[in-house]
Amino acid sequence: MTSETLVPVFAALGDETRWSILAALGEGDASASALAGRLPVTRQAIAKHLAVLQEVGLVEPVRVGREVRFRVIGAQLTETARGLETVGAQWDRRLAAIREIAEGL
Amino acid sequence: MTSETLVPVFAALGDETRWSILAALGEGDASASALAGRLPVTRQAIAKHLAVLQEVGLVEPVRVGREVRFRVIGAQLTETARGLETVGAQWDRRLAAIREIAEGL
DNA sequence: GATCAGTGCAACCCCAGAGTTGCATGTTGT
DNA sequence: ACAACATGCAACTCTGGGGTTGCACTGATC
Repeated sequence: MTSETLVPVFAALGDETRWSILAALGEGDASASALAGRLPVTRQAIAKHLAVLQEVGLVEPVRVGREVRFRVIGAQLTETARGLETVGAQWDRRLAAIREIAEGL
Repeated sequence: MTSETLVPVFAALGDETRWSILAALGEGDASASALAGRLPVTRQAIAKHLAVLQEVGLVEPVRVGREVRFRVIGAQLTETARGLETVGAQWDRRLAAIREIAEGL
């Protein structure tokens, strides 16, 4: 997972409301209307957030009769974590090398 | 690292300019003015971003004479990755349990 | 001590996006 | 067919934040 793919995911994860939506979905799949009953925001606001989350692959729509339930894709979270860890490790190595050179001066 | 601590870090990481700043700092510590020479934004804009990054512990100021160089804290990245992975794993387990029950119906 | 580079602060512009209301469009059940 | 519920779409408000310009301040350097 490249760094460009990562940024929108972080942008999506950088919102409290979306975290509460993800947390609510963590208790089981739910529709936008169902979530609107539990959270202090409108159904339409939730629908927008779900669209954002779906866009970055953190959530997946599942049609159940006339309603659209959403399901958390946990794998995307762990994959994002892997990508972040990789970037961090690279920077750590590079910076360690730089400082080693700097000490040698 | 709790989920509330995590959200501001993601918000900080959810901006392209901040990533380019972090990438530039990955080549070695630098001041806001120095970064302004490499990036297509003003020094003041960079200063704001550095303040945000410092706020969430991704970067650390180091006074060198009359200038203030900033240094990437790679550990914060890996720690954030750990936290994210933990949350993902918890959701995976919980959702797996829920679906197991659902299949039993 | 005069100059110059680096930083800090404040006011301002502008737009993305979080949230709302309102209405139209399905889709299910009776 | 009709009522009820769920979703989708559009327009609107408004705040936050990314970016800018301008100026004041501080610390080196000659």
